[in-house]
Amino acid sequence: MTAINGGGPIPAVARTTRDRWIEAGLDALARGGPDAVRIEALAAELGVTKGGFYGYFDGRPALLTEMLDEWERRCTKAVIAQADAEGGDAAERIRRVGQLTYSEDLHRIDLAIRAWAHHDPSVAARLQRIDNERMQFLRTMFGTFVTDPDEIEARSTLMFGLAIGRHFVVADHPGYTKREAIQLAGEFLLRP
Amino acid sequence: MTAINGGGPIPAVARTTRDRWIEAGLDALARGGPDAVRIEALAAELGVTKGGFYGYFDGRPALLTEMLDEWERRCTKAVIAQADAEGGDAAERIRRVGQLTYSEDLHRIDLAIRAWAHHDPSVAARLQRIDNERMQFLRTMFGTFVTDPDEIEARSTLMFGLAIGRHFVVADHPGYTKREAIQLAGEFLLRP
DNA sequence: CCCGATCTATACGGCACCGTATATTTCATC
DNA sequence: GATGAAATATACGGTGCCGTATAGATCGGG
Repeated sequence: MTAINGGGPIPAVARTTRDRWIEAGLDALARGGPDAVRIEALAAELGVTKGGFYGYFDGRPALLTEMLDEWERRCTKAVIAQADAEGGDAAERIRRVGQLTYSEDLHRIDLAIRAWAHHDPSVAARLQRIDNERMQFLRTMFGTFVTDPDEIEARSTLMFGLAIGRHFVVADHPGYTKREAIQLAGEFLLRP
Repeated sequence: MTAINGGGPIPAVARTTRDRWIEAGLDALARGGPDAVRIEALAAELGVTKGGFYGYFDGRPALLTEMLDEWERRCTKAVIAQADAEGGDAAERIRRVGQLTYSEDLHRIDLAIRAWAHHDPSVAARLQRIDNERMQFLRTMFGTFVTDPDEIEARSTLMFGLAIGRHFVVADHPGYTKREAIQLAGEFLLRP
């Protein structure tokens, strides 16, 4: 869609191109799921033909694997960045998890991968690692003002369920905007 | 996978066959998403060729539409059945929403459709109708023991998010089974 | 027992995609 | 500026699927 290459001649040693395939793949994944990741379609989007693809990757499955690698890398980086963000108390840090931990792009990829995981165990295994990290963070944060372990687990589970579920639930909230309703739900979990 | 036709000769007036295509389609949808709904694959699964398909349906999109119709019918029927189930207090009825409102089959279809809705507005519109019904039920139930409207909305949103999100989150719950963790979360929302 | 209606199998052309092979372009270096 | 390595374009065969056309099978009713 967007002409990534500005129209200039492509240098013979275009080492960025490998990453571009992955980037385009993640883009297609976010928009249409794993089945939308088609080599020739990505090539058209990149303004090239698939000729060079097989010099970089050992076929379509290899691209999918490397896409997941890249996604995993970004997620863990995002988790660390957010954990290191030293702003405010636990409640404030939890709020960030649900709202802007992910860039919009990364969020769409995340949702596509969650659906993907339903019929691909290897993807599910990767997702599990990521989710465990996030849940652990939530438990730690809730642990700063909740003592009962059961309640920590309950609140963490609910917060994570809200963060993910809100993207898969399309109900209206009469009298509220969607944002307001999510906010009310989040604050309900954060009250002492 | 399962031989639906027991092996006997198929009567010339096999009026059930139409429903079988839809059923097989929903099955494929549940297992692999909308892209897995392929006419020839369904035919093989049904033990026939695609020859008869185009006598029943006006192409693949028509099948997808009718699959959604059927799903919508089942969902509303399930909602009504569950609303009419006259057992117990509000809390008890809410518990049923999260746990056994859907048969396992219907639940898998539900999840596939939620992912599908992300890149198909018409599917999203249908899903919205279903979700609104469920949310309204939750609001009514929570309204029996919660007075603050904001809190009703918060609890309903969280309960729905939990019901859906739990299928898209694959985190472990150290010290708890997944079932226990979900249960703790649900009960947290149900306490006065 | 034959007949027509109805469902099904087979055959076909077309399309989109995969992966490979080979030619062509582009640039860094000498 | 010629040369060779690297990236890309082009061309090809193969596969899986769609949708259509046509022939064959199966049954109820005359």
